[in-house]
Amino acid sequence: MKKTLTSIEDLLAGLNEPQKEAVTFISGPLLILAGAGSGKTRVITHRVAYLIASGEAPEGILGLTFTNKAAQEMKNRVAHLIGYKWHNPPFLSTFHSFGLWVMRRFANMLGYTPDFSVYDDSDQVALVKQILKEMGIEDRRFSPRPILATMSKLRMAQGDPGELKGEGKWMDVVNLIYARYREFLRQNNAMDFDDLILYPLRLLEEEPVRKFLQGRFHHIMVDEYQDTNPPQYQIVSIMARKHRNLCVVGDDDQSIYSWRGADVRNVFLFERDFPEAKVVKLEENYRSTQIILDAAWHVIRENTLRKEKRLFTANPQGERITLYVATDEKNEARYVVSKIKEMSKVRPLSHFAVFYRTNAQSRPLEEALSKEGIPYQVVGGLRFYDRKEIKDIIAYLRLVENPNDTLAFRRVINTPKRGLGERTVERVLHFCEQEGLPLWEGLKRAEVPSAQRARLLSFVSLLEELQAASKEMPLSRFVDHLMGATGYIQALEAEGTIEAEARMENLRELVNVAVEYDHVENGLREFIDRASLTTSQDERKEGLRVTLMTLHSAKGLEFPVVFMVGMEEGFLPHALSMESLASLEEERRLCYVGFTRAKDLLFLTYAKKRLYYGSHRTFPPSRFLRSIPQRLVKREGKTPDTTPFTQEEWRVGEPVFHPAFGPGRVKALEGSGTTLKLRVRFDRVGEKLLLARLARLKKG
DNA sequence: CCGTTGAAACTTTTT
DNA sequence: GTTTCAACGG
Repeated sequence: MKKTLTSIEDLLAGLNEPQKEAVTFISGPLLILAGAGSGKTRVITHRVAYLIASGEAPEGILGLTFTNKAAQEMKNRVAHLIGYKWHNPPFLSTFHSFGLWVMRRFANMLGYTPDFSVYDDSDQVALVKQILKEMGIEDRRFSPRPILATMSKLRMAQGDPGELKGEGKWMDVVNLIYARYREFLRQNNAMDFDDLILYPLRLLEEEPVRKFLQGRFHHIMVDEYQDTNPPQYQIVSIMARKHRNLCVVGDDDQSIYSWRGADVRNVFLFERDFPEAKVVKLEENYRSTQIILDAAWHVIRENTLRKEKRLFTANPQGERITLYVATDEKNEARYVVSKIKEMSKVRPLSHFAVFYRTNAQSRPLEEALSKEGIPYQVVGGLRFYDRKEIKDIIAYLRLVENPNDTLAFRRVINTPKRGLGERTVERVLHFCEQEGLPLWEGLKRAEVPSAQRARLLSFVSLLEELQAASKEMPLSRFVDHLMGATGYIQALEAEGTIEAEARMENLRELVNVAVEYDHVENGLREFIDRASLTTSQDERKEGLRVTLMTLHSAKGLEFPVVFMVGMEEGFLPHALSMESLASLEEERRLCYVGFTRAKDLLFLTYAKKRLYYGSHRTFPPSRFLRSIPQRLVKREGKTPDTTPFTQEEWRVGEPVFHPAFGPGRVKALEGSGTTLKLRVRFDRVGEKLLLARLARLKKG
């Protein structure tokens, strides 16, 4: 094993000083404040490799990332660094996958069986809809998504109480739904995403589980720490209590998930719980040009709720940022596409990304791209596993695995059509409820008309046959068999439409994925779990195509050329985020995240009018544009544009403060083009000529 | 029980 | 402009 390891010197070569510090500080708590593009992933992967090279057992290392894809990439990079295939790899995953792993092992301690189902987002919506119907609530104010959002938020914030605390009639109803929701999950041996965080946390209070986890993981690392929520923090902090080797990496300027319960104050919690923690700041940016970094800084500096810091780079100044004012959303899309087309002569398509605030904004871009025949991928649209046909087959699999899953049962009982409608389903489930019987028995014994009874019985024998088959053949063959045995494929074939053809193609793809689990222990379960926990982020493919995605999805990525469209009030910042300072500042961070994804070129666009809810409406240019100094921007296009950029960010006579030179006053502005120099007279050291971007000056 | 039809609601961001 | 859902007739 030793000779295949990369030497420690090799691991540290090419890292700057703070990076080296972060990589080599492996004993004790560590907080890494990593600015955008400061080589964070590099530090994390090198740190894992360094730990292993220093003799730590790989399986004792836990790394928690934001997406499965990020985890996978880390695995690959670490393996590459170490140049060694281990059979006890480090545990690199998302919080939810980790929580699932814990729960599969200890489910029985909370009254679940290990074959429990995991309800993903669309399952949750379906369930709440069903509960609303059950309870006879028709009031439009009670729609599933806001209810789920409230339940999740309060539950996370209040430490998983039996009843949610909150004021008002709305909350009372939410609590009624909440009670039924939780009861339903239990009865169905199912957990939702929040359970995968909160249940492991609860189990960590139990001695055996805590001992097991603390004993297993000697080193814990958390990526994107600014986007973790309090229970997530609790989990890692309890696990790390024994060895105290907890390393968290984050950037408060990139915190964009507070609406999901993420709390930047976790940084303070960390400092409170681990007062001996070492703090390393990574402030050198290796990604972007100076101009992009300058613009980004001018946008983010206006936030009041942040720690002042400024990234620096040795990269070239680069091109100015391009602003294009479009007549409408179609014109905007055409502009973006024409630019991509032009630049694609000298760059591969994989260099281009287009960011927007809301998913709905992708449409005009998609249309323009297809019109020009440019390949693209939309990240964050409909997941593969959310397609109807895939969900149907997965529901069958889930029912085979967990016969108590009535949500899955409802989905498949009449797909394809078997003459078993709403009425019959209700009778069966009601019967089960009254007699306290498992679904299985209810199907056989419920009182229904004789025609339905025969159909129910044949459905039961179908399931029984499937259960037997699942144990006899490799997973991919079983999935294939299931699609035929249930009549699903035949029904699709009978349709004979192009759409049905596409669905069948997707199902073939599903079988291909199943092949990966053919010789895996508990392959069926792993396969189903993957369907629940895979996100559209994870489905990002490498290849020669343009990438389209929301700003949220863009976090953690980088592209040589970035377009940010829809730079309008109401979109960025979003209309629903303009109420409070806190949410407005989050929108600003979103803008900052977008800018700092760009390596070479950044294009900003907005439209004079935009199709919205079916009619054209006009929105003013985004206030964030105003924060960018004029000199960093180049305008393109014929449309008259009155975007009010900042003329100069520094005014003559303005008082400033420099960390080294102390207080002073701007005497003159010098420099030409995009380079701005400040002549400043300092009280203590006299006159200095400073590059504005490197001055690290504070106003006031 | 099933498919069609027309109106009404609908868009923030996602593990 | 698109998706969802209730109502109705076969």
